[in-house]
Amino acid sequence: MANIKEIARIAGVSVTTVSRVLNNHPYVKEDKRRAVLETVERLNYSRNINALHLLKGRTQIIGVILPMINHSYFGVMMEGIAQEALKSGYQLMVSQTSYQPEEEQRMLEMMRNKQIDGVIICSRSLPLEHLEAYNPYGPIVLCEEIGPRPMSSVFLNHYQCFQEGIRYLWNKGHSSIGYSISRMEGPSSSRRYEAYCDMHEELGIPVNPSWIYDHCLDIEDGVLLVRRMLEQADRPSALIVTSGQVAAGILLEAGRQGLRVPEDLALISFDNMPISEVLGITTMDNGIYTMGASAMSIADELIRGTTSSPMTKEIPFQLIERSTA
Amino acid sequence: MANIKEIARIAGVSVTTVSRVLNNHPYVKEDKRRAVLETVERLNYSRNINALHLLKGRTQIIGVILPMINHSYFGVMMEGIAQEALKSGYQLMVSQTSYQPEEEQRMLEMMRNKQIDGVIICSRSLPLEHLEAYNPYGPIVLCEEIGPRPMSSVFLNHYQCFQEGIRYLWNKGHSSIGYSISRMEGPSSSRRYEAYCDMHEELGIPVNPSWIYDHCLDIEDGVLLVRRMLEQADRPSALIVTSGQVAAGILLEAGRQGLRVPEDLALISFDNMPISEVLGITTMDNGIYTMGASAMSIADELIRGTTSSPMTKEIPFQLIERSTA
DNA sequence: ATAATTTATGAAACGCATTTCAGAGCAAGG
DNA sequence: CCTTGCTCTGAAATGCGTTTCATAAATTAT
Repeated sequence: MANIKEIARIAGVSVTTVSRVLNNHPYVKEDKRRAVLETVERLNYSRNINALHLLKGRTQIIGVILPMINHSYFGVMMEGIAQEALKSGYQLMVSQTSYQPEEEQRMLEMMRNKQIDGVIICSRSLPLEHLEAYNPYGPIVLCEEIGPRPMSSVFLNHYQCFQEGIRYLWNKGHSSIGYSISRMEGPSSSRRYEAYCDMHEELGIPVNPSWIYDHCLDIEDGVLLVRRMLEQADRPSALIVTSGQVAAGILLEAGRQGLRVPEDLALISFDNMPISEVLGITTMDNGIYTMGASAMSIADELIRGTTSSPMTKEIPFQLIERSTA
Repeated sequence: MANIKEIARIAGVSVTTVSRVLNNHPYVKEDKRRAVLETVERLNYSRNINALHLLKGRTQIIGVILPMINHSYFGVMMEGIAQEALKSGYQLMVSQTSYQPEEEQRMLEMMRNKQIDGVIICSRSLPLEHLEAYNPYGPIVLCEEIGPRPMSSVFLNHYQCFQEGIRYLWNKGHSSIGYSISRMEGPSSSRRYEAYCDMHEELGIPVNPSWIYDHCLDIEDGVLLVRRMLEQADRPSALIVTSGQVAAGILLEAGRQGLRVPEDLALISFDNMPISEVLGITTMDNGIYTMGASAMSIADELIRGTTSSPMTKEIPFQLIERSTA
């Protein structure tokens, strides 16, 4: 209710002095300082942060664009972002876009409007050129490999990651290898497909498109994958799957259907979630949490102006051998 | 870069006129309107929303307090909140508190600071009295039953819900019934315990505290629950579990350990997630999504001033019979 | 033709806190 | 004693868009 002017009036000082007290500036006589503090207390004053935002042109808010909040992949990433945001004193504004370009755009406009200081894009549907247009208004950090574009990005080398996964399965004696994708990782799924094809060529085994299972996001999708697979005459003997959740679903349904893992079906999952550990799922740890945290910390650096040019960070991956492959 | 003053200068009109054009007010001659629009376009003008926030004292932002983002329970709730926020034109500011009171407090302070128009508390650790102190600054909507306190809430009748679950299992012939809790639903877990005890008394069966499994949030916890349970000499024949995720974990591990469901272990899960459907898990649909959506819509109503007194909404639940109990 | 509206436009106030600038008072250094 | 340098304080400018109020011009009603 009360504003700084009223505090000044009642405490018998100028607004400048009040401001100084509130911001711990030096050069305020002890008695005035006390008078101000007391009035602030008495009137239960709280500063209107919007005035500050207007004045500074900054808000200490980062916008996060993601298609769906309730999904382990983005959940973990978000967790990383949130943790880092907390550390560096930012608030997060999330926009669940469902891949609607207008929603993504809206968040970018918020940056132009100075409502947020930067944007982290976990997954998008707007074209990169379009995003670039917003470069002047604040840092945009993408969670994907974007090549030589003037935006920052944190990414995983999906190609290599996949390559290594396939090689591992091959070395274990598998030559019919399938994989699941979630589709959401749009740009990266093509990189995976490349890796899949290239490796198959290198190893001299034919590619089988019906072993690529789309729309696999969660446990239930793993369950459904197994059911789909069992209807196929020709089945893969090993799978690389999108997430620990999907792997758990597969494991569950495989058990019900009498498929032994890894004997009848080998599995590598693509993130290192607690489930994977508990269930002993062989995993390619792709550090999504780190990815989120890095994205946030890059955004922070760019906003604070420590660095001005776009930054790029590759997140390392690591195969964790357990017992499903 | 450019502000409304500059637009006015260049277009040769007053700032008032520019504002009118921008807000589609009537009474602006067509030629001036065009001049303004053209200048806006040419200078790539975008209005500074912070000025508006300051002026209006409102931001169209709702703060969401939740302990962890990456958890199906809160994920679903958040999804409901987000969906409704989208509809009614709010942005969401999320704070992942990890149950740290300071973090919860920080968000409340943001409301006092006029940075957010209201707060939705999915789960909290601050005491209710403490929250009440923030009542004057905007609506606080809690996702739990709070009794006759002057705050809004959306809640589930955990007592009845649990009661019904136990009765169902009893009718199926079970007299050794256990349950899992996530602990996070702090206030509600005591209601459940009451229901558990009361029902046991009513049915004349003894309560067994070692059949209450704590810290069950996700698949892995379901897996671990089964392992814990198998170490017990005296085991429950039926379980009511916190979520579809946990149920899936139990199902998975039960299968591995040779426990048949529902013959050796009956299961009722406590939310109706896709997994539950795919896996045929008997479920008490507790409408968490609806809970989130309702919380948001109540917040909206209170902010818009449609209603001024606190609102309360009980979310209905419904038992969905499938094949695990 | 005169009164009553409606249309059109701009100046100024408002919301609020920070910061720059200028000036006054006082102590230390030469 | 005078200068230099702090310490302390407040007026005014700043950031920016909306809205109220006043005024003028153009219509419509009587």
